[in-house]
Amino acid sequence: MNDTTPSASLELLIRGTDTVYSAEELAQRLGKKKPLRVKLGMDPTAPDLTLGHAVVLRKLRQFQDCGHKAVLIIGDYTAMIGDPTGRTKSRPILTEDEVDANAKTYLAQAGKIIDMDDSKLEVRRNSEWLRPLQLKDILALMAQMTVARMLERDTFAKRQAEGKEIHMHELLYPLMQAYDSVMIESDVELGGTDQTFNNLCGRDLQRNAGQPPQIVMVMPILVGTDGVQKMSKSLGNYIGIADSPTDMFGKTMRISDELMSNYFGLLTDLADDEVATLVDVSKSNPRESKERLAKEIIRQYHSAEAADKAAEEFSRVHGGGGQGLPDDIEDWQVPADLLGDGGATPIDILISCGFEKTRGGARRIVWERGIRLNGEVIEEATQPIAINNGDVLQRGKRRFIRLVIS
RNA sequence: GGACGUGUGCCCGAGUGGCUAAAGGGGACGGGCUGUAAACCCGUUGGCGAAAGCCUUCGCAGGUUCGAAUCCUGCCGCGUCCA
Repeated sequence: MNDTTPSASLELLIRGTDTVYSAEELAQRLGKKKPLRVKLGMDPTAPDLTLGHAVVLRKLRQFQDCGHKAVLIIGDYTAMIGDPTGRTKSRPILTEDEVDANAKTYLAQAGKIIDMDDSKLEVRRNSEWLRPLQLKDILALMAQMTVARMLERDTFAKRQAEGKEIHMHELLYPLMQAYDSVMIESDVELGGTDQTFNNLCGRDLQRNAGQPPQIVMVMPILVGTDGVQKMSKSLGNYIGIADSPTDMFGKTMRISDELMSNYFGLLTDLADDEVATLVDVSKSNPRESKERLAKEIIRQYHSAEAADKAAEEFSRVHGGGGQGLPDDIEDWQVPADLLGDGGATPIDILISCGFEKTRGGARRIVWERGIRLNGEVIEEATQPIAINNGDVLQRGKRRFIRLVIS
């Protein structure tokens, strides 16, 4: 355990948060010099974590570094309901197998950020206590909340206003999550701002259960690479914690300039004044700042070397007109029966290698001059072309594949 | 349970009998410009086909009609109000 004073850690721990309910309570509880139990719940609804999750996980790590205990809740049971937060439709219900598989990769990926040592981390699955609940237990839970309070929640209110459906089981979600807090006796719960309501429910249930209510700390939501919506895998606007350095670099370079300070602040340890300089156009070159950002991110999930390498590769492939090739190009074994006397038609090749799903799409992309073979634009979709072992096929600006003929 | 609405392509949304593979917008994809940013410009965006053209699509199933996303019947989903 670090010997940081409570007030020093208070300042550190509050930094970057959106809101703390409440900072006074946090200060008070830190003052007891007893390691706090810091809860973070994650629903294993998709197999990969994104930098959006990283924002909260980084905060959790800070708590660990200050000597507190992280309690990671794998919401394997709640995932079967699906958090209605931010959803305009109900989520599909996941099977237990899917949840299990996702939980596994989640944990592995979270390990890149948080300290996985047993003394610093407790991992629990909420099926442990949610599964055995009887109807009478559930009713007792429900009795602690009113319909009005539940419906005033932004996501439900919004759906109501839009005439979208709300299923009854979704109303139970906040209660289940709150019940987790009771069961693990959390001192602090972390989450994104969109989890505020859910997390605050935990305080109510804990109070009713005679426990001191947890302090709720919510982090800002990380905007996705599209610059509009919350970063999420399902929206496709994400940078994954498990992404390769190349992907991380490319995706980071593609975010808009406006997003930079947000990303710097939530995803890196750079000091505020340094960030201020980096995002100030009069003091820094935006492209270079973004490169810095990309490197800082990659350094955390891979290594400094990988970050440098990715930067070098990026400028080689995309800089100055974009002539170079990426370091790692996936091999594609050309099926023998694809090759006729004069080679194969671009359409067949594009379908076979997976660049296009339909023949019409393949025809189209060639017409749009989006396909190159060894850097040369392919003009005709239906004329067979000669291909050789080692040729590089390119779709658009960033999809490459190496043809292997054996 | 009843009344009234509503269901269109990835999303939103026009469209009330032929000129509709279906306006428009968004998104996505490709190209141009650039810093793989933003903004902007051009193109593409159901399937098969070299093309002509053919096939499939407007909740589902039937029906009317030379012809239906558009009319009729039944069913299903959703919503609002009533109970």
